[in-house]
Amino acid sequence: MSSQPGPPPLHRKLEAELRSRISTGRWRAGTSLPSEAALSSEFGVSRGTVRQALTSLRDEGLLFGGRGRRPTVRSGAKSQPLSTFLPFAEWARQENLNPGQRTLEAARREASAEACCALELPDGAFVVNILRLRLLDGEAAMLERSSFVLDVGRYLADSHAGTESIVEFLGERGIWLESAHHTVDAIAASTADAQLLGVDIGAPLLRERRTTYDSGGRPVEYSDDRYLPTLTNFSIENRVRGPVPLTGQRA
Amino acid sequence: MSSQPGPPPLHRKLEAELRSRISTGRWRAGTSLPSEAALSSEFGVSRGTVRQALTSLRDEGLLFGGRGRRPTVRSGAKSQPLSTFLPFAEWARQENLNPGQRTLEAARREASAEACCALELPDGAFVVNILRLRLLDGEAAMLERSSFVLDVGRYLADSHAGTESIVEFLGERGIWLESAHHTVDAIAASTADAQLLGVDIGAPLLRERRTTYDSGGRPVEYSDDRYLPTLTNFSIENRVRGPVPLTGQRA
DNA sequence: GAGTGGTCTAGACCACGAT
DNA sequence: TCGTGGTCTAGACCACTCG
Repeated sequence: MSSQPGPPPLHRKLEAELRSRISTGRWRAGTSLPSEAALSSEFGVSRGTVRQALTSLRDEGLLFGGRGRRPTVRSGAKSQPLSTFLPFAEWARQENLNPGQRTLEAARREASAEACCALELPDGAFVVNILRLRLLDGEAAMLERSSFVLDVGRYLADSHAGTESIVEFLGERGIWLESAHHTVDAIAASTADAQLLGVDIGAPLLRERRTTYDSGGRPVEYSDDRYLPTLTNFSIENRVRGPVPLTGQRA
Repeated sequence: MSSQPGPPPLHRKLEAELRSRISTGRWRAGTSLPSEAALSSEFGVSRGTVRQALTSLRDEGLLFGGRGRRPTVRSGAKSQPLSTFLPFAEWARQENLNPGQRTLEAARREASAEACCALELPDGAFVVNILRLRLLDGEAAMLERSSFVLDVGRYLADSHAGTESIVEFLGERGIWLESAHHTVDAIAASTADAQLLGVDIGAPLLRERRTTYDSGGRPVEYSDDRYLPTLTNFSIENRVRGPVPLTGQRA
């Protein structure tokens, strides 16, 4: 049986503390942070731990600066973490919007070809399909078509109705979702999409197709989510990395 | 004057070696890698260095597995890196497509309100606007509307015409682009979009708005890129991280 | 219980930016 | 020249998985 994840490690708590100093405005945009050595001694942790925390903040785009330069708060940094690809309800709350939902369908069905492929199931295997309309401040914002493998879906087929966060709901039952792969594109609203989201047929929708994996690396959910692009978008950071030639590696 | 980035560090070369063992099929999907300790001794580096390399591969979704489990090659792992948000031409080549382009306009203009905001310029400031149609195997695939701050744009206003990679072109002139922030949504094709991309007005397009920063953290480019969603999409990995309560941090 | 990865420490050297 | 962050090492302890 899986157990609860333990208490947050040191570097995660430090990360949270630093993040809050930025979001509360104690460290404003353009401010240089104390050096890594100074943070080490202030918090009584090693420099390695400080660097783990700073790396996360850099990945989120809150900080920039490199060798020889102190880490600096990016101007235009979001005061809310707004980290990429949070679950819908969490994301909504961080944006100060009120998440809501209506479950339109929850049933055991034959998996679609796409779902079979993503979930590594044989053709014609059964899954639990859940169709949910997600709301922001009471307005339709996203249509979520999820397929769960049976041994996970069986928890959802009935009693999930009122549940806001499926991730938490499953966590309480010993299933820990760990990672996800997302593919993002745009698609014209189908007849059904249009009716449920309240837009014209053919209107542009932002589509996210997602495969979620449990802690054992097994795919457990495949989902096709269609967002109204006027209400929602995705935010991503990256850093440019030069290519590494594969020259005579390993003698 | 900025100098060239030095030779790749050890952990990057190790990362490249491991990646190639996966992409060449030497380590197939489902295979468990040697333990971190074994990799340490095989390559004669410390465990910390091995972990730096493995972290990158995990972030790309090539590996999974955690405490107590050996790192394992994800099934369905792309043999090509297909890392998120590469420059267009590099991305195309990794997909075995032939990138092309036509520069439709390059001129010094007053910046749009959006560009001013992203580039942190005063209202009415001037920028160099470049409009490029990007092709895949000769077919229109993306429309790129970039605005560069003047001291970068001046390199581009004339002689860039044949340049495939603006990043490399600027690097040769001492300007190193370091990081970028992306916002992704969907939008209906405007009249101009439709004509240039060869689709109907109102057709759904995948839009990426990008702000690119140089190594000093200064925004140097703002771009609005519109992709044909049939030819292109974005691929993103993430890992679920529990929230960290901010309880009495720091005495 | 043995093996493994996650975390954390302490220290070192170097490349780079600022002065 | 000096301070800084990037890299790398060596070693330790613990939580977790697996047989």
